[in-house]
Amino acid sequence: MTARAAFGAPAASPHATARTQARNRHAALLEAAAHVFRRRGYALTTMRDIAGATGMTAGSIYYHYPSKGDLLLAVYAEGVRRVGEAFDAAVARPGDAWTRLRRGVTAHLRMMAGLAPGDAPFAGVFVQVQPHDFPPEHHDALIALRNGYEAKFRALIDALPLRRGVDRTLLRLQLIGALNHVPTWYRPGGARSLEAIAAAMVRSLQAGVGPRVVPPRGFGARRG
Amino acid sequence: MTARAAFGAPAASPHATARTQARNRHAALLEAAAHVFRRRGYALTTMRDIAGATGMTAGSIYYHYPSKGDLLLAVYAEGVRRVGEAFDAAVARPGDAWTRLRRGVTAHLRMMAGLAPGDAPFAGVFVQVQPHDFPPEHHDALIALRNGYEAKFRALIDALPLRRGVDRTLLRLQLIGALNHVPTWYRPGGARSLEAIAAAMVRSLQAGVGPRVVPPRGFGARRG
Amino acid sequence: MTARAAFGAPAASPHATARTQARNRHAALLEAAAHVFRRRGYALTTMRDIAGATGMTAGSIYYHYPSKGDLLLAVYAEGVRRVGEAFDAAVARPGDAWTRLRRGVTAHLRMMAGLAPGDAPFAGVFVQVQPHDFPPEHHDALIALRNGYEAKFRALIDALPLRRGVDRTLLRLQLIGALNHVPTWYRPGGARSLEAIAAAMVRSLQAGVGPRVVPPRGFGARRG
Amino acid sequence: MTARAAFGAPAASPHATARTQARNRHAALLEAAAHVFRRRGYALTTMRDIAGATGMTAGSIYYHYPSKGDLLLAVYAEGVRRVGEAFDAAVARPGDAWTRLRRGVTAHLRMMAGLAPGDAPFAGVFVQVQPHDFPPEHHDALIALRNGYEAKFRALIDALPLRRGVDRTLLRLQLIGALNHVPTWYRPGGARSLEAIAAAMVRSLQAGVGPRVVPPRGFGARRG
DNA sequence: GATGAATGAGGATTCATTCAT
DNA sequence: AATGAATGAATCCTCATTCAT
Repeated sequence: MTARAAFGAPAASPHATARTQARNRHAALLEAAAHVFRRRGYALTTMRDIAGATGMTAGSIYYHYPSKGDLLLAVYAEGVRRVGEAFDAAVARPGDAWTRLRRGVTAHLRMMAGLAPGDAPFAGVFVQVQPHDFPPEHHDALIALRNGYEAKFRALIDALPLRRGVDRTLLRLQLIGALNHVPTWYRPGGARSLEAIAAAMVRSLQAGVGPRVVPPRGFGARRG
Repeated sequence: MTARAAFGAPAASPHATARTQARNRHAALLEAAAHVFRRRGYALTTMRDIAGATGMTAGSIYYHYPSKGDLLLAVYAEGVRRVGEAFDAAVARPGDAWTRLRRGVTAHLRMMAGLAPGDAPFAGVFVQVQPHDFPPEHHDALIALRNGYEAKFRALIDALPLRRGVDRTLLRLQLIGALNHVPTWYRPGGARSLEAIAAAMVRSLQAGVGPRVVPPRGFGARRG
Repeated sequence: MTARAAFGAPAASPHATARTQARNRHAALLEAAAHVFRRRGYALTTMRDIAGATGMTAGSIYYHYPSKGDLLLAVYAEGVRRVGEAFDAAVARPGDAWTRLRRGVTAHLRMMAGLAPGDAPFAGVFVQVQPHDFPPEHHDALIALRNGYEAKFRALIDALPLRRGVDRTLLRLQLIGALNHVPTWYRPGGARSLEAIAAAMVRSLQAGVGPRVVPPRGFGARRG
Repeated sequence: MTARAAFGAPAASPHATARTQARNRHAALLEAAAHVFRRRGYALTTMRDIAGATGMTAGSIYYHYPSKGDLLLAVYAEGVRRVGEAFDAAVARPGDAWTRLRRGVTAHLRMMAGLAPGDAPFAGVFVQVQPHDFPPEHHDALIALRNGYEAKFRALIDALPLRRGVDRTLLRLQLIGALNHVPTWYRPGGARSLEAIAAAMVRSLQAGVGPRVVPPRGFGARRG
């Protein structure tokens, strides 16, 4: 009746036919918002920017979302949902833990870069927008969403066979940091493909990049 | 009409007697700005916030800096200068390349966290503020500063003995991403010290965290 | 295109079968509007508030009334109609003029307070909403309605036996002012009933509240 | 430094001379606000209206008052202060209680009407603006101010010699209601002067307007 | 009769910035 | 060097109103 749920999918529409157009409007709004937020960040994006990108007027957005913050939250949530889905799909196929991690990281990076076909840069927003650009009343929601996604990484990392004494939490944070940084410097069509980046990063964590340590002759494992 | 010191050193003060005090005022302003930008980011910080933190009026800031963007730029530059200095000092002492990298990373993290004694969080700003929160006319200056600092990392990483075929640029970006992420989750007094974090991160890159590879039985060389 | 009943009775419904229901809808809308206007005043009431209170959508109201101003006008008119009716009934029974005034005032106050059984606070709106909260194009209509009601007071007051030289118009305005103020401070269930208030007010006008003047024995009139 | 106290007089100015102009600006703003609020009421008055009436821009008002509500509150408070002062002065001169009441009422009405020489209609606002037109967060402040003023009436009415059993509170409310209504119908230059209105109202309360009561026993009837 | 969606004209408010003193 | 006052453009948001369905 008034504004829509700020979160997740729009309310189910009574008449599927008459609604297609309406639903598209809503989807179009969300996509436009994703694009603009992704490019300009939260603070520098105005409601008119978004409205203009949708072919709406600024006031109309408020029919769908009660505030700019809620709109970003919806975009963010959609981003989380989509990356999560892509991540799950990538990881689902059988394989050893390191392989699955590499696949997950690849999927993650592709979503960040908006390379999935027909995809608006929802995931990009999810990575680009830092909580502290943000209206405080949404902080918790944001962090909850982010944590929900990061839990997928945790699960994967927990499954990794690791050397004794390795701090898995730190490993996760280190990996996520490196991944979040990628959109900063990655240029599509550049020297490295996302697959290559993913593979190299995972490999470097798995086996290191230092010169192969020659086991000092003899036998038996030793720890680093 | 008014002195403009958009960058780097403050303008020379007209009267020699007042110079010391002036410089102090100026320094106080810069520090206050660092604190506020660090906490709230660029967009959410108002000139009045900064002025209030210095005991000045918003209008007064404009005697020292021609705009908000220039003020942040000065803070950022000061951040870069200080981290750079700390980094250089840490790296200067003799040691093998991996050790020096670990020391550099440690110094970097300590500056980020504002742990250097008596330090305003200049370095924190340098990491917290993303270029795209920022007025476009300063983008290049910002990026130049950042690149200047990152060159120190490059130098160190170029000195690293690495396995054949490792992409040093990617390695650097991976490391910097991981480091920039630390302020997001690091809590002073928590389980991990910054030194431990630095050591673990560098070690993981050097030797990996995967289980020790069993040399394939037999002897002799193995592939890169 | 749409039926317009700006004033007074609702538009005749097209289909006879639906008429009853239509009239109910319409009445419900008017009552809801009365409630909301009464509580929040004209300016602070939104069409959505009213719609929400009826279970309608804001847009739907426009089928019944062409504008917010017209809706209030209808509520106001209904208020006038109802108070007028109650007033007339109260005053119709035989009695001397002061008694009839007291009855009229009592009826007026009960309507204001919405104490008539099953009554929406139409009359409350009539007193609460001041013309100058109001779109200018309705001013005259509003004032005409108000004057129509106040004429009933005038008639009653004209019938009052009064001391020579008393300004009847001023008396009426004084009484109406006092009455309009009652909703401001009256609390149902408080120390004074509306009947008591009415009686006390009328009595104070009739005989004054000053100490009884003892006519100084002897002869000759004297003034209060 | 930021915005002024929302209430009462502006902060004392350090330099009396340099400030005269500034103080005048502030006073001019307050007066302009009084005029506009008085004419249009709270809701229909825009900040631009007020700014325009002062020769300021809308934004500038916020240097002096943090919000529209606070501005009205200041006007209201000034109104209360001024009426209170005038009332006190009128009542201070010696005289019997009814005489003093009449003088107080006269003063009150003159302030309402803005007849005091050189006076902006602060008092008019105080009477015209009803609490429920108003942002809820200021309700209590408003009511406290109003009560503060009404206490002066209470004191005067408590001093009145009254017939046994008269409800003094009700009497006060009745009188205040009648007085508040005056600005609604009073036209300067009309048939009744404010003094005459005041005198008639007080006299009617003191001695009533009904025909002189015939003292039961004894003789010597007198006319109605 | 009713609704969902959209509009667009404002409205209050914020804030970097200017400038006379 | 600093400040108080003011500016004005821009921003988020509100809300009466419209209209196709």
